[in-house]
Amino acid sequence: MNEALEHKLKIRQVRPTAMRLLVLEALEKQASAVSLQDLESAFEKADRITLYRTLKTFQEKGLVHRIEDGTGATKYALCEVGCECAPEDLHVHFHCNNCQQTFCLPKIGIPAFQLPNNFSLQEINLMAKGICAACR
Amino acid sequence: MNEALEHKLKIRQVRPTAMRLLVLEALEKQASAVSLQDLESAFEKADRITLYRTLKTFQEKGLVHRIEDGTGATKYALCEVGCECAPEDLHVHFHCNNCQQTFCLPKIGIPAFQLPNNFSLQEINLMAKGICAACR
DNA sequence: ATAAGAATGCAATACCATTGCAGTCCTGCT
DNA sequence: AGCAGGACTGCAATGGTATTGCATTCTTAT
Repeated sequence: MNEALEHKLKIRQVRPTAMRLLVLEALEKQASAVSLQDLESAFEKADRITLYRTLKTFQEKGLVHRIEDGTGATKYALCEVGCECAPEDLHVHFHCNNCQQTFCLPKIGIPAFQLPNNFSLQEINLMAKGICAACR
Repeated sequence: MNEALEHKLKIRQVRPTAMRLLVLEALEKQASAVSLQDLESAFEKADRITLYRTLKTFQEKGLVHRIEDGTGATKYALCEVGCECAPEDLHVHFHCNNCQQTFCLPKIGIPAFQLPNNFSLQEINLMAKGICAACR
């Protein structure tokens, strides 16, 4: 049905099933990162496990990245075009302690810093927490 | 038994019980952050719940801070003297993807960055992941 | 010495992530 | 079009961590 969505899946070797298109569409509509529970309540008819595996597939194929915001539940957000989930691609995430939403802040790169000798960097994750603009 | 440890607890309004002194001593000996499981295997005789509540108390009183390193299990590490767990006090944590240990890197402050308008900051957490010096 | 409150230990619960398996759907090939 | 193989989906079940309830024990202040 939606050519653009199908294309996004195909170029990443993900077969565009109805379920996946729906999930992808839902992710694109969201300003904030979604948890498995969020998806589950958005699609009452779909199975929790299927949604879980859909997100896992998306993650493995580089469509979304996982965010651990410390609430206990993992959240997922769409990767930017060209995102390889390498340190230099990553950005800051902001978790609102009031509404519990987690946002990607792609315009803010993570500032560089120096690791101790012989430590090698593979991933990096900067979680900021506080109150978002909508909750003030 | 150990005056210095007792003092550390008392000045933070934590009653220095035997259990707490043992846990505090164990934390001081550790170079890396400890999980509940780590403590549990270090003190086979102690109850998991008691250790959990001990850590929770320590956290509430500002003795330790929690670290979510993305492994699913929360880890805890001693706060520095004067640490209020406010953004400017926090430092980088490093998680080794090989040995699964999580280290505090207190000498590296988190570089400042700009949040969007009307976002207010309360906490901040920078998790770096890779391979530590001992595992290379 | 005693009463109040704190700390401990056992049991039970809740929640999230993950896997196994069987049925269904899709795709490519003949 | 028919068929075989693989991918996807849904249900059930499992594992692990965090958390709470409650009764008992310990500590402290009067």
